[in-house]
Amino acid sequence: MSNARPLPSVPERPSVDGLEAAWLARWEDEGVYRFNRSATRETVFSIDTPPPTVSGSLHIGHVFSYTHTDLLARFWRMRGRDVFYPMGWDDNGLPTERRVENYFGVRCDPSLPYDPDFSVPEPVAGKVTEKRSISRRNFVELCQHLTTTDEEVFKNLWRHLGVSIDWSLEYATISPSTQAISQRGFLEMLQRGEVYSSVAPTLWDVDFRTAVSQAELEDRERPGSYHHVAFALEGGGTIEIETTRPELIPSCVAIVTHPDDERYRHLVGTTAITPLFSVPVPIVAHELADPEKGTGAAMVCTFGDLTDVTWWRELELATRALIGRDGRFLSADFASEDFHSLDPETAQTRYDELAGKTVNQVRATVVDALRETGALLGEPRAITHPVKFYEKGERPLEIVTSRQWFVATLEHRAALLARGEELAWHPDYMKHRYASWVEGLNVDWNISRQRFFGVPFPVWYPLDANGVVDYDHPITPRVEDLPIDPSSDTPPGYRADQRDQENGFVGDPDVMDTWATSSLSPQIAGQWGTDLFDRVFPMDLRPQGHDIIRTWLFSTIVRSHFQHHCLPWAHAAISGWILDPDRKKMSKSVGNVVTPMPLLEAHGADALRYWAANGRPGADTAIDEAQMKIGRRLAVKVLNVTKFVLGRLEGTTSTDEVVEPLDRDLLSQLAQLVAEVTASFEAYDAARALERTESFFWAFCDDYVELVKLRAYGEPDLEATRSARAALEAALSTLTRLLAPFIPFATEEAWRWWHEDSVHAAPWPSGLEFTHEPVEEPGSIVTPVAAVLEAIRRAKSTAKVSQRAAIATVAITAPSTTIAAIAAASWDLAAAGSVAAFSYREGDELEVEVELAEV
RNA sequence: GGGCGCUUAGCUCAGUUGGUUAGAGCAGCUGAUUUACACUCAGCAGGUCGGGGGUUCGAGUCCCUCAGCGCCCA
Repeated sequence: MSNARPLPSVPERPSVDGLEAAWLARWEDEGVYRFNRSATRETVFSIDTPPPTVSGSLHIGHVFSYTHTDLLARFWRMRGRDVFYPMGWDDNGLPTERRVENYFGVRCDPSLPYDPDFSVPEPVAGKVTEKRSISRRNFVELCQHLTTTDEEVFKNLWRHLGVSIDWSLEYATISPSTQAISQRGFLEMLQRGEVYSSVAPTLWDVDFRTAVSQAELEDRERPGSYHHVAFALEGGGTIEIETTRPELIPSCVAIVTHPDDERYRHLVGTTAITPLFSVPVPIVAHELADPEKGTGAAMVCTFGDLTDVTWWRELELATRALIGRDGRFLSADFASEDFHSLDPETAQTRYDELAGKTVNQVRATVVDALRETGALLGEPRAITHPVKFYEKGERPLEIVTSRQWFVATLEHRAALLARGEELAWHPDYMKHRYASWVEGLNVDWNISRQRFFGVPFPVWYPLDANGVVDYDHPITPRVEDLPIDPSSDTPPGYRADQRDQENGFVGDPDVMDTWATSSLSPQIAGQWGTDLFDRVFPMDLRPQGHDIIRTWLFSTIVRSHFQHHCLPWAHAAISGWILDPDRKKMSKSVGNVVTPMPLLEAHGADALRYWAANGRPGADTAIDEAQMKIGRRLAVKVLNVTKFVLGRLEGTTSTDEVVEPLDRDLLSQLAQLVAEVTASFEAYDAARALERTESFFWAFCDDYVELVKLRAYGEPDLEATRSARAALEAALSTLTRLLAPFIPFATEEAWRWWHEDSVHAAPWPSGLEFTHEPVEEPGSIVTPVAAVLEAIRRAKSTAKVSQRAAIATVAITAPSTTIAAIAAASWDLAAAGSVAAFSYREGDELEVEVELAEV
């Protein structure tokens, strides 16, 4: 290996401070991270990183996971791949709406007309009591305004951290081009029959007044009560059930028991009568009825929970929907076909008392009535049980029946599971998260949201002569017209004044779920529909946290599976959680969330990256400022050792000149290191790559450099001098490049002292660059020589004298080959340890006796 | 209830397919002192590898079991 290089220019006192500002600007100017737009798929390494939601706050977790991604990006770039590393912002959706509502003190009222003179209000301080109502379009404009400002704050962090993103590829999930892609994706699914609209059970948040998908659910432990209730049997006698939701008795449609339950087998197929309302309901059998739970018989309602939905669907039960979108009970006719109560008059009187009331009010009234009529057996028994909530909501979810768009995931469950197997997971065990989620799916993916700041469904519906909406024949736009907004755009073949008129049309009022768009991040980032897409898709890598496996990772696989019949990426690298310094999970409610900027300013980007890079794939990692300080020290050391080595170099060297056994062995060991570090990176284990490189680097500085220090100062024509210099140069070059992904600022600074071009565009070391004659067994020389050096140091340290103190003799006992190795390096040892004389004796094991010189 | 992961020095973590006397960094202690580097260097000390059982010539590593912590799914 030889280096053509400019004369080194090294500052008097190198420092890591201020490197970020200098190099960020220069990288941008030089386009170091710019994607080669003419690259073809074989040479590309493409990364689909989940765009963060800028409405959230910056979190140290962002530093952690995006550093992991960047390490891989930098490695593959140096390996010669054309790295496609775009970045986007996920702005659409509820989090942004809420932030805008609170920040500006406004609320969206879609019935209001657009106000073209509306100006951006001043941010409100503190809690808002009265929110100002504004039109949908004004509201959306405010959302766009605020996210644009928020994006700058986020972008500043990634840049400061040195994430090697190509910023010319920046995208946002609410931009017109994204909306066009999202709408096209929807229309193609519609064409293939993968989405359908239907009036169906829908998870509903009564406060947000919007549908919620299964992925947005979370269980929370809540107090409740088991109510033991008797239902009369048609043929006489009773059957007893236990329920936590007695208020749903009016919407009861069946009683279910386990098919193997001996207690009830004879009743299956017969009919029970609901208490209070006297509605006949069938007694049915289903595997999901738990004989251990309560009495073993359960009431099925429309709908108490998702199991009710399963029973309703699989057992083809009746529908008696009574809870409205506002969480209050709707009116109902108990004499009608839907109920045909055996005592409609009493039932109606009882129910009229309930209509219009909230769930809690109805429960109290029903329990009282049950008690009065004797249907309640014993008193309610207090329990704690998991209740389903919208992850951002405050009241338990209800299941209402409404018209929504669904993606048909359930029928493709087996294929989606197979996709999970096909994907390479890092770490591998994370694939279980995906599998158990897919196995547990029990409703199709609801993508309708009754909100505002999102991508509209690109469909209209015809109205018939009576003004009734025909949902079965949606009108779709031409692809070239996308993006469209059905609330303001007119469908092909209609006039604008036919909106909401008989024989006219109506626009779909909803927007798509955030995930319905962000599940297309490979298509958005890759500019689906242009030639770029085929150059980068399917992507190589999806890095992300394990908390979004069921949402982002899953939905992205669904879309790619449908649209392209393949995985969206070959590899998924899953980051762990960030824990606070006391190893507690960070959360807003605990108040232990750490923001990254102060740490970044205190320790520097390289230091934070070093800390992050030490986190093993998938492993939870605690914030550790001590670790950041070590990273900073490493960065400083790189500058200093580079300064030292460059001070020894005159002209260029070649590894052909590496002839001294010690030097040859160093390079042989280094070639081994390169192989190991490369393998670790290829296995997506950057932490291991760092650990190996770092420990080699420190040993290089503390032992090898100390040993050859004086020899490298020798006469430039001497073979031994040239050997040391060539080995130092090759080692420095190699180690700097191995460290470059981890500490990009310090390595770049040091590298540019003696190179024209960026270290980040330099080729990754291969080990094949070394042209010296390799030693047979790497380490066979360096290791015993280092052991002798250690013994010399120990003797001086024990004697509490300076490391520069003179040594009279070093007596070495060792096998003959070891003696040969040490003897060959005796000049270096003598120089490094101030040793006057060596003596050698053959023996089985290496023993070193050190005799200090008389003072 | 089903599943996954973790438990190694005071702390944070390595420890590949079983193979000498279990490693590193930090912290601690003892020293060195104009050095490429005080954001330095050297040395020392510190561990029944969560408990128990098994397989093996040999177990931190493989098997069984128990416990604790964390997470996922239901």
